[in-house]
Amino acid sequence: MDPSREQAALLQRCNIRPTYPRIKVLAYLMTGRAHPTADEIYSSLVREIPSLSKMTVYNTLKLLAQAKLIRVVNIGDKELRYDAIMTKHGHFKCDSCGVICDFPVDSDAIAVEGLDGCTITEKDVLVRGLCPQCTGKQKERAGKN
Amino acid sequence: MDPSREQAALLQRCNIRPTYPRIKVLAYLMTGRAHPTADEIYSSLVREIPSLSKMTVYNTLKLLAQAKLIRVVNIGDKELRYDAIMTKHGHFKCDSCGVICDFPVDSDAIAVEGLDGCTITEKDVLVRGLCPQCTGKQKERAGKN
DNA sequence: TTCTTAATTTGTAATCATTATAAATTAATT
DNA sequence: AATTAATTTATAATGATTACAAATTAAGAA
Repeated sequence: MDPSREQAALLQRCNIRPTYPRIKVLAYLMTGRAHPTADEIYSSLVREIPSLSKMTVYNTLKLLAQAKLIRVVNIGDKELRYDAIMTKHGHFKCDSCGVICDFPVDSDAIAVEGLDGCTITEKDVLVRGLCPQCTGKQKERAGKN
Repeated sequence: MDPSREQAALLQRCNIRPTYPRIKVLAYLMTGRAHPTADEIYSSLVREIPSLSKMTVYNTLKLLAQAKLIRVVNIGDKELRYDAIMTKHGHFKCDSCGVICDFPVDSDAIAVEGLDGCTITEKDVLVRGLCPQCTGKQKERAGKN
């Protein structure tokens, strides 16, 4: 069959029954796709699984996030994005072209004085600005003025 | 009159015509209110300004944010929050009671290797977990089991 | 002041990601 | 095969935000 055994095993290990849609959603996220929205995941997978419902995608994403197999990325747009890369990293979003990219961040090194007594379960770093290409275009335009 | 002159002057300086609703929205945010939603701002101000429309609140918040008089805070909930404290700080949200608090963060000190060539306009640090009180309650409960 | 024009505010309707709900389907167990 | 529980599906509801156009207000000129 196809090599989704890895995903099935991961789900098993988290006590999530490895159904076909769940395996496919997890596999989709683990194979190079960076930060898709629920809708993008649905649209891609429905070609392969015509009966797929968007609710299943949402349910699955919630399960996977609870099991910490994936991460929910809130870039500040109205839709959430999902990410199977679980190593520590921050997210950069270009305000011009919309590209999102990861960058390494040692979140443990971020000092959070003033949160004494708090239990910290998650630390996110979000950066916005212009990607190198859009920065270049902007400079070009500025030069012409 | 009332001491909203400060807000009026701030708006003037940003080339935003200091209309009554705008002054009031800015004053609301600057007087101790931490991270209200657009709806909270509207609900409070409509008592004083019965003709106020929610659209005006949204429009004003957008203007103020563009002028960098306030900050848009996306804590990961579906509604946005707004903040007039413009010194560098991160946001902590308690996943149990929902309280949001600021903490100092030197965002310049956060290394963002891998973003060479990018123009960075904004850096946000978001922390989630349990506040001291909710941490206490959880420990108590764990002890009883 | 009065007229003219532009900016602002307002109310209503539309948008759209996500959630709620319950019926239909599938899988697991007896 | 029968029973039960879990999962998936379709449809409708929710709710923050935006779009839009009419109504109001303010600013500047005559």
